[in-house]
Amino acid sequence: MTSQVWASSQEESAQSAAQPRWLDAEEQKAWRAWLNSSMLLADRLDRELTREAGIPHGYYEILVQLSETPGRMMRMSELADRCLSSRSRLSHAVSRLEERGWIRRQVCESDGRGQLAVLTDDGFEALEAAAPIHVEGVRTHLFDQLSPEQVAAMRDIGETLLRHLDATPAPQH
Amino acid sequence: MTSQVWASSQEESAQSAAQPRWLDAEEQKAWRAWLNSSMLLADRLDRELTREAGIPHGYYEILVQLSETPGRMMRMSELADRCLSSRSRLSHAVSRLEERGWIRRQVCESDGRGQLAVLTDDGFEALEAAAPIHVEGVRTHLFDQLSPEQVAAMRDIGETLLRHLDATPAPQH
DNA sequence: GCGGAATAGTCAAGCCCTCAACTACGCTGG
DNA sequence: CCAGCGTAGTTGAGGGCTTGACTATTCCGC
Repeated sequence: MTSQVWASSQEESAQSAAQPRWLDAEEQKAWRAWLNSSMLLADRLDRELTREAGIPHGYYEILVQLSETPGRMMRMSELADRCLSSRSRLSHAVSRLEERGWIRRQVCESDGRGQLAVLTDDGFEALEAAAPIHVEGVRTHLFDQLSPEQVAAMRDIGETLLRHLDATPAPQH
Repeated sequence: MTSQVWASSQEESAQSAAQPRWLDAEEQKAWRAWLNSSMLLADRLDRELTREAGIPHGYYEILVQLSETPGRMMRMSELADRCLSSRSRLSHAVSRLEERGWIRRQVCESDGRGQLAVLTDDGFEALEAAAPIHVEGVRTHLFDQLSPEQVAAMRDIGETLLRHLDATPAPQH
């Protein structure tokens, strides 16, 4: 509580760059609770999945998206969007999954620039093996901890934030 | 919605490894809204801070923790815990902040094994410059979007999850 | 149909993080 | 008082991610 940089002029309520709209103590607690819990939960789930199934959560996400698609294939760009991933990152990740034999690339017939990522049978089996581990983690660390009201609020908050973030242009990806 | 791996035996409610407790459609939506919103928000704040202040959010976190401490210094381990960071990661990060002249290391007198990370005046100035940018991002992308009730619920959910995660032993860090 | 702009995807360099040693110091029991 | 163990922190190797440049293809206007 000593020498906080925002302890200067707390009584302001001006706009943006002029006078920062500092967070009060309650807001800080809310923000930290949200940030820390989301970081720790994501980290925990990723570690458990990596340890017990040998699949990092990011890779798991890719497999899930492909498995839910007709033909179990998808354009690289769309896959990147759905996985909240940059194209470069997805390209690297798919290369590594290709080495594991879980995905193969296929040129897109309707667009010569495009590539399709296709989930292989081996990839589907790997996903089937990993899914119970992941879902158990989400149950244990999330749904088992929250009341139905909290779950509803969590969804509501998440969707509210997503609407804003989707509508606001990020510098780039 | 095609060929989902968890479409097999939905009617079970047995325990853990035996029969997975799959998520129903509502739970999936809640989970994805929470996961995606927290990932996107963290990413957005990190990018804005990096772009406009030249400080990644992880480094900012370190500076904040030190600035709030009497003497603006802290043991490496405690700093790592507060930043939700591994010791190795913090050690690397402090080395890089040392190169920027924002932190210096100092041996701990009461424990010859220990090191203190000390925030320099330059580091404090860098934090002062970055803080308004960060707080404006948190306002814009979080608090401006949510009602007071949503903020209260967010904090409640976050604290509930943190209690569980802190109480549950993670394999290791 | 042709030239320029936009789009799809990949690649390389550099940074950051993780994992697993490793050093150094402190603590405790015999 | 020292052997062994636990703790604090660092380091290096290896791999993932980001940025920005690059190639290939398609779209669009004239």
